[in-house]
Amino acid sequence: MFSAAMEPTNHQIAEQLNLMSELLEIRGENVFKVRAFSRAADIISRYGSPLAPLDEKSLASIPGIGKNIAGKIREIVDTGTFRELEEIKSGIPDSLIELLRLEGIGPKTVATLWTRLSVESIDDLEREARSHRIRALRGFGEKKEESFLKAIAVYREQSGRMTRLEADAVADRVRPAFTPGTYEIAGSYRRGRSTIGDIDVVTTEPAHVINPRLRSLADEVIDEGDKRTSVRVLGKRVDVRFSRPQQFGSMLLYLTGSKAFNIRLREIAISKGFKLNEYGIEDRTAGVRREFSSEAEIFAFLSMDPVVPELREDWGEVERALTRSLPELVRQDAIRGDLHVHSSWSDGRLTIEQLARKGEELGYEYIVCSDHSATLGIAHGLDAEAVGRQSHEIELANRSSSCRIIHGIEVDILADGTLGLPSRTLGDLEIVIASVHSGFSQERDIMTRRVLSAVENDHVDIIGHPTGRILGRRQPYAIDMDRVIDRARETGTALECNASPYRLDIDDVEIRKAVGRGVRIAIGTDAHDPSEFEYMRYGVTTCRRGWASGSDVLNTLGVRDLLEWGS
DNA sequence: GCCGTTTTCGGCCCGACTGTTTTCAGTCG
Repeated sequence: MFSAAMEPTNHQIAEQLNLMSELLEIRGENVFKVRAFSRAADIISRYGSPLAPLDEKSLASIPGIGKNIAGKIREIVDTGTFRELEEIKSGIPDSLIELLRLEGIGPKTVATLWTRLSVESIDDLEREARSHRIRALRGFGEKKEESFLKAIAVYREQSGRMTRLEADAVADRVRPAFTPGTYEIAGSYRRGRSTIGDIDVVTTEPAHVINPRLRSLADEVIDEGDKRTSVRVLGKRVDVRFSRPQQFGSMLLYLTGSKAFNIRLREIAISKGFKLNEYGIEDRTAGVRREFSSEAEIFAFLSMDPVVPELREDWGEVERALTRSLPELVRQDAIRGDLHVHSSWSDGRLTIEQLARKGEELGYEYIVCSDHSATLGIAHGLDAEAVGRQSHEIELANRSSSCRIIHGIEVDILADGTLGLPSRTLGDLEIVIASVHSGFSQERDIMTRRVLSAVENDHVDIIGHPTGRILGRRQPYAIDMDRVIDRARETGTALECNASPYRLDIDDVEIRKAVGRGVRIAIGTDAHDPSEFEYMRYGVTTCRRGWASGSDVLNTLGVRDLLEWGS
């Protein structure tokens, strides 16, 4: 939560509206009203600029937000909450919301359990299920009791969304069930999200072939059918949809999502007199169904440009596709170098010489060697004297390498906003990345000013992993990214998209905000080990999700232009 | 609650699977 004196972030506003949606759902309110709140929350959490300063009229002009919700947003900004939310909260225990997180339990079930058995929490539910008091309710039976207990166990064991690496591990476990070339992994995995909830697969092989294979390699079969089968692997859900080859495009489109994108596309279809589903497109009057073996045919049929999976979030891409004005996104093959790697001079594994070889192998024009500075006991950080010695070694390596090692540093932004190396030393370096590695719990305004002083430092070229998040382990620190972005534009400082799958920092939402305001993005793998250079693809995907074009991304510059930019 | 080149009222994406029912409600994606 936030103090009354401080303006709420879009994320905080969205959380309240989302809570409202869930409470209304438990109360059995009109599903469209429920959806309106949930949709508004979704839109707000991805909205490019802060809503807090906007008046009611401007808020209501945002698609998906009407007069009513606009008023509630103003209330949140002014008072920290809104009256209607407080009223409904006072009648429903907080702990009921958590019950909604259990697999197979939705608002109707929660309401029934609560009103009939006074179940208010997961612990209550477990007790009632174990003592077989649930099967006494109409519509509930033995199987439901078992599935509730199972859902509780899964919930307690699960640690939420997967990193890209964990998702790859789950995907690799199920791939052997499918014949190469006959399937595709869809869902948020295909859209390139920085974290993945579950794995979705579309296959053209029939269920009677695939189901036995899935059964043998899965840890658990959740449900099994001719059209869809769900299993659990490594504690994560894997959904498989079976499709005829001539309908593969429709099924892939449907299962890739996002949900919001699918809804938008189906609305477009309706407006043209069609019904769109995972089997094809039907003429609403004639009832004739057209089938599509590829997604491209569907987009063409709807008279829109094809939308790449990374953009499918209902974030304005549908309108742009209809007017054939989608942006040209940055591509992996336009990347000419890695802007953040570590060598054995600090905590990396490769020597300078080996970095150069690695860069040649990857076809890079350059690699920025950016070891840690020697502050705060970070493993083997470099002091001013070591930077000088490292410079000689880099010079030597560059004599015999087609990949130029650029002499950089990842210097600490200290708690007071000063940098971990003297100005003279930083002036000798070709590229300076400044990052926060300590004091994560500083108050928002202090942290923001701390990072701003690095942005304003003449020597600093790039702000490293700007929010400091570690996926699944550490929340982003409190920072006003809007102020950072605005100041970065004024000073020509780039923001990093740290491509490590444990970070992906900054993420799509901030990238779109930054490039929309003319701030360059620097993709760095932060590689400490030769295997980590391939993280570049995660960074490129994240930038594409943030609507970044080639010219928005520093890595597309040639070595000469990059050095000129950095000087 | 939101929205409107048919509409300011009456719509709101669409289908699969389970468990509990005897034809469907609830949940999920």
